[in-house]
Amino acid sequence: MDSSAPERSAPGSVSEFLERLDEIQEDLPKRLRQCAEFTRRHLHLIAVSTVSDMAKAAGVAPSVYMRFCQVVGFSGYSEMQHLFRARFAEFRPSYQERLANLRKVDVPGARHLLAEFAEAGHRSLLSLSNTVTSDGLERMARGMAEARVIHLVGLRRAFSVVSSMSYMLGQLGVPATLHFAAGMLTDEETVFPGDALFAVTFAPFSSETVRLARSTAERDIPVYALSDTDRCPLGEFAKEMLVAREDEVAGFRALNASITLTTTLAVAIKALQKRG
Amino acid sequence: MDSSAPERSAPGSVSEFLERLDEIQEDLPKRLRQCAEFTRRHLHLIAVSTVSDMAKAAGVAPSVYMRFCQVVGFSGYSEMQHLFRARFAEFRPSYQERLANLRKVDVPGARHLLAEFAEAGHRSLLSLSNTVTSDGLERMARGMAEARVIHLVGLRRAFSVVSSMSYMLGQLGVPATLHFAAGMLTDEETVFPGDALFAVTFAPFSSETVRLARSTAERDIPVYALSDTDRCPLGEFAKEMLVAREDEVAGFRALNASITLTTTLAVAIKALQKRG
DNA sequence: AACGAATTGGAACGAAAATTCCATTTTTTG
DNA sequence: CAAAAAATGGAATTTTCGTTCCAATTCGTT
Repeated sequence: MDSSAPERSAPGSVSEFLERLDEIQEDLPKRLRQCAEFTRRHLHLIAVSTVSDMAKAAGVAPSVYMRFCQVVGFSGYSEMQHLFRARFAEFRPSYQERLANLRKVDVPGARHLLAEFAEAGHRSLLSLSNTVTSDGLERMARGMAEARVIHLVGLRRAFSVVSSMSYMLGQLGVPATLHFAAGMLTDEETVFPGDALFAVTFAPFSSETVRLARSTAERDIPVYALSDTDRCPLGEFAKEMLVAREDEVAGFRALNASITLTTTLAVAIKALQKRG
Repeated sequence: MDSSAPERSAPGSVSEFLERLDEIQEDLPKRLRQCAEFTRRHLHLIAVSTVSDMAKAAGVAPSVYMRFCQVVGFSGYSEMQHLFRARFAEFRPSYQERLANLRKVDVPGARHLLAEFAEAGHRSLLSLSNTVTSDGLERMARGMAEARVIHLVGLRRAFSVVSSMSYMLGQLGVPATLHFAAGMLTDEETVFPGDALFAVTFAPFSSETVRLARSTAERDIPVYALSDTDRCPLGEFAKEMLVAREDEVAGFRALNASITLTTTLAVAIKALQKRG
């Protein structure tokens, strides 16, 4: 018999990890709960830190943090870290290939599919926290806060991103214009010096978005960009560019990282405007 | 004296790193250029990989990748990795600390805001997985898969949700129509028996969306709903309704749960159509 | 207050990773 | 075409990190 610990198996996903934390956090001794609380608030650090780093940051001894990993169900820190090191497929399969992948998933069942996308969402958020620099985001928010009017452009998959941002900025009372059909002559005519352009495009990049952004930058109006890779043409002339990578399921990507980032940006812009 | 290498100091930022890469990449021997090219395209991997990982992925021996780090100006891989890990060393204060520091300058900083929204995203996704029932999602996907045309409607905050779904369904080859200005007479005229309506509205509910959904349901055309609470008027007549609750930060909500759910739904619908 | 059990943190151990070294191969140059 | 220089990849070395162990401490109980 099993005298002390229930000894359950290791969490196999970020969701499971968080649930396990909920289960045990209550009846954990002081130091271990300290680990749990810190870890919960700094999930993204696990991937890029050593045990000693995490332990020091949480305010406990390395051996205690080690035990924390085991209490959660892992064999040790390494195993836990492995779960948080998301990898992102770099090649982009065509839609035909994606559909083929989809077929391979044997009777996925909608519930299973949802769990997959939720997990991908967790990983996207982790990656976002680890790639967006404090300065880059801050500078972008500051630059956009100074604009008289913020112009938003994004087509295809990026359209939902800018449209949600457009709604938020509107609610916050920040002057913003959503451009529906980038590439039309009328677009250029509405963007004036003193304004700023926020352009979003994901690979394969939308030529209309890039064209409008480029011509705007050439007129010395600041362009701020968001993409899913650093190899984005917008990077050539944008004043700042942020990258939000989305983890994928069978080749399909939800917009968790992008939406989270733009929501943050909108609130940050408003916060900056309020004080001056 | 320094016989061989020019020995410049190490890049202190990612931008400097990339500039240095531009400078030297041209006149680098084959294998080293291979490292440079791979690294440039996979910057995000550095923080979470070992030298051997990077070397293997780049197709060179570990010692070569090692030398690459030195050619760029670092003392070794560790120093280079440090640059890519050091950017998120900031820790957020816990709630206790935050309350204690409340009177001090309340400058959240964009990075903190992002961390808050990322955390809210994690919670939203967790709650989504826990509240959406397998059957509900499955029935909804099945019902919508049978429709000749799927009509999408959602205004304000819900618009980004349906617009992203519209794009995905389009890519998947599932006939769908996005209704931009719900409430107009023309909307009703385009929804026929055999079709289905997917309506999204969050509290406070958009009367236009509800009106179109109700009149559609009254014509015995199936209505599928998504909201952020079960007390949503759509629930009265929708054939199925899903609830995606979003965690908020200072009163603001990102759309993680909703977007994840609708992305799942779109893929599930396509998967069902393919086999039936 | 005293005992026992649980928890903690430091130090020791073992594993894995980073780094260097050197023999071999490739490229350049006279 | 040969010799020298440079580059490469595998093996050896060193350092760092993950993990375990155990003595000291704290906590709960009687």
